[in-house]
Amino acid sequence: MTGAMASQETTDREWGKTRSDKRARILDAAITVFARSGYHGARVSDIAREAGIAYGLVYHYFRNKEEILASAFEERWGDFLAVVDAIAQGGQPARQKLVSVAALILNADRVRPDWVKVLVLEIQRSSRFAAPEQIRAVGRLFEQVARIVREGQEAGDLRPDVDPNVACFVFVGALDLVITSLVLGLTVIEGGDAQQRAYHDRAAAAVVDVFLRGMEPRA
Amino acid sequence: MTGAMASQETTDREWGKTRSDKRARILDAAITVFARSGYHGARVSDIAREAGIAYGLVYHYFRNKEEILASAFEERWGDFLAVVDAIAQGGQPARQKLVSVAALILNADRVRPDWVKVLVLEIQRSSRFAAPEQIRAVGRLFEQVARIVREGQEAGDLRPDVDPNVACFVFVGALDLVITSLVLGLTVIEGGDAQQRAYHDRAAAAVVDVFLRGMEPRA
Amino acid sequence: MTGAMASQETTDREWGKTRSDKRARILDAAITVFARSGYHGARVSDIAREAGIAYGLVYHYFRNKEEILASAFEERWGDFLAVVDAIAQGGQPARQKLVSVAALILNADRVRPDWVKVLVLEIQRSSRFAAPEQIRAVGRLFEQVARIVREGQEAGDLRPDVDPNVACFVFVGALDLVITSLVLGLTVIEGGDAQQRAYHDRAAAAVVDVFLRGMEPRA
Amino acid sequence: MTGAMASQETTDREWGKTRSDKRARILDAAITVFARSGYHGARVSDIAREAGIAYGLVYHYFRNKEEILASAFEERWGDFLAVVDAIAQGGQPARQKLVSVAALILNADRVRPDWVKVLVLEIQRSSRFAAPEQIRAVGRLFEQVARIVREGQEAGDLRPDVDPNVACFVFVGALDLVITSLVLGLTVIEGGDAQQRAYHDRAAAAVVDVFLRGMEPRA
DNA sequence: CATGAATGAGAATTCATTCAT
DNA sequence: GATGAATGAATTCTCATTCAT
Repeated sequence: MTGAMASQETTDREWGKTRSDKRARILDAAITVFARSGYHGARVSDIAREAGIAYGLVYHYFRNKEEILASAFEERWGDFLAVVDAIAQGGQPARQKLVSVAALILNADRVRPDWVKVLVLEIQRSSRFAAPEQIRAVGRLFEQVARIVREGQEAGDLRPDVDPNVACFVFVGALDLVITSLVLGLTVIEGGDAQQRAYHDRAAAAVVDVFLRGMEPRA
Repeated sequence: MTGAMASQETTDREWGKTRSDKRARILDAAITVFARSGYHGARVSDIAREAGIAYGLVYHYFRNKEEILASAFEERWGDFLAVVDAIAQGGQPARQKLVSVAALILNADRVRPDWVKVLVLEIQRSSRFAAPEQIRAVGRLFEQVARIVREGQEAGDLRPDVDPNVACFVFVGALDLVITSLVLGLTVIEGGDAQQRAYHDRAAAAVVDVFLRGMEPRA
Repeated sequence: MTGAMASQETTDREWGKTRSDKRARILDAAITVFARSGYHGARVSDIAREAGIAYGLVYHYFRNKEEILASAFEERWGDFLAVVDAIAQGGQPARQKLVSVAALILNADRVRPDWVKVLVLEIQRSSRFAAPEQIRAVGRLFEQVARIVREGQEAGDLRPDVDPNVACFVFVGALDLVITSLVLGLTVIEGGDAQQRAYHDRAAAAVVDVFLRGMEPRA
Repeated sequence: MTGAMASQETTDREWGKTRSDKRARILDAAITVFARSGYHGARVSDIAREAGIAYGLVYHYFRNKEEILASAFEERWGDFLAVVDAIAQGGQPARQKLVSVAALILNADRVRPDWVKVLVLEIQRSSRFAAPEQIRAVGRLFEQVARIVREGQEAGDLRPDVDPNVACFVFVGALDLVITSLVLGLTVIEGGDAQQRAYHDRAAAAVVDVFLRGMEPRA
């Protein structure tokens, strides 16, 4: 989600637009349009217009509409996963890692709501027909979180009697639904960016807190 | 999800098909087809063929394709919500209510995976364009769960320092992702029905347990 | 080319248009348009307009454009072959059979130039990509003519020292080129229908004559 | 078909590719691709790739796709016609000339099946829309053959009572169909090059023989 | 000359919805 | 109620041709 978006074959001449530049513009435009209209509601012509390029050029860079979504997913999700990987491999205690992941996910929604919308809502749609790679890519997120859990269990920071995968689903599912409720407008945050940030931070903290300490009062 | 499927105007004459019978067949067929191909991928003709009726007859019972999905959602989801309502209004302690809700959701997936698939995956899709009633309907589930949480807090069974809505998102989100991982095939359960039931029961128990007692080891 | 065009599933109700009626109209329109513009130059919308029906109805009866051509070929060519079969199986001497075949082919061009144009010019086009059935269908014409030759040889009416297949190619090829030269406008016949008919008859007679007696003067 | 391929403005500098060299490569590539995919099925990019040159360069040498076909036709057909001209103007008897023409045509198919395929099948296609020059060019072949016939008639070698044009159609049509049956795979010759050559030679001889002496047994 | 990115008109095909029987 | 033929707007994808570098 952060991280340099690796440009595939940029020659990076100083005078201007390169191959991958247009490609990236198409991808950005596509995410915007997908987020606005949904995958099936998005017309290729919309994407072209949003990108400010000619219609047919889209097909110069992508075989078809499906490949646009797949590429967008692959690259953005790749960036996102890289950050999760970095967090998972860090030396911090499990609790801190989980806070970081939660903050990453929830903040991503604040900074790039389009991307999150598409990653969260649109991918499932196509993935059931198409690429199992995409499903596997989603699976990689779970693996990283499950790994954080497992290492936390081994370090004695987390209960060892819960399947790491189930724990992972609880954690990610909780975050996912918090986001979805925001995306779908079930939760409405009034106020400006500051208020939104505050809500996200509080939500992240609360999710981690419930996940770690549970809802039952401690003696 | 359980409960009688409310037939609107069944006359139940002994000699054969009645209005609501055909209507129900269309709805069942639609869910099957939506689950198989997704809402946009499903053709009205597919639904008609699956229901074993003539093409145009669908339009006697439903104004359009969207209404088919809406009706399927409304009726099936209504059945489901009725059960959740009953659980929420019962006199049991919060923990027991949550176990019941978790078991209800996870078992629904085992008994009627098609329905769950559609409810979980397809509704989000169309809901952003179409009926806000559907969103509100989903919201009613959250309300019930939040109510269970709130009453648990008032009864001293649950920590009072967590927003019931956030707690609700954590709980439902966790269940949702467990289901989704099953639906998407991220989690594969080998063995027969008994094994599946066992997995679901364990998962339900684990989700509730993590939700209530947290992942941090207690002293 | 003559003969009743077998209507596939006509129910023949007295009040009007039946399924196969529309189908036949599309086929007729297609042949007209193909003859005018060529297969690739013909738009499906042209065919629909020529047939006086809605655009999409074409796709009710035919899977795609290619299938229209294939069907047109199959049915018209089938009619044509039936007549050739009848000639070949008749009890006349080979010479008479060949005159009949030549007259059939050349007259077909006079009566239904569109059909001949399409059969002669357009089929080769697609046949190289698509249906080997079409190639085999053309082959059946050759088989019938070769059979006439073979039986003529066995009856002592024709020289036995020439491969019947080669003889068949000479005969059909000769007729084909006469037609093609008419279709392409290399040969222009002035005057009305009577003149055209006269030319065709003379050409048919001449082709058979050359085929049978050769160009070398007889002692 | 044999003969030097007339290069328009060859400079033949020793250091490498010249204008006409690239041009010729495009033409060769085009024929290969036309033969493989048909005129309409051939993309300009296919031709460029086959020729091993850049996409847009094709448009330096040819105004458009049609002109590529026209040029290929013109130049290759021109070479072919030159040979036919030479044969027609020779001092041999008609029979010998016809044998030469038949051998020329059939052997061309053996040596350069691509060229023949395109000349035979593709030209008709475009000729009805495009250049009447091409039709006239095809007409020139007929003229030469008709001339051979006419001079044979005048010399007393051939029957005078047959229209030279009809005789010409019989002869060329026969050859054309022998070729077409080879091109379409209706006639399959097993064995290697030697067998093919033998078949062609026999076929050429047989066609001429039938054309000259007819199929009826002589007393 | 050479390159290949950019353009956009054009065509096939799909499919929800209507309607005559 | 039941049927499925008929409609046509909407959209994706193709590909010849142009043009900036």
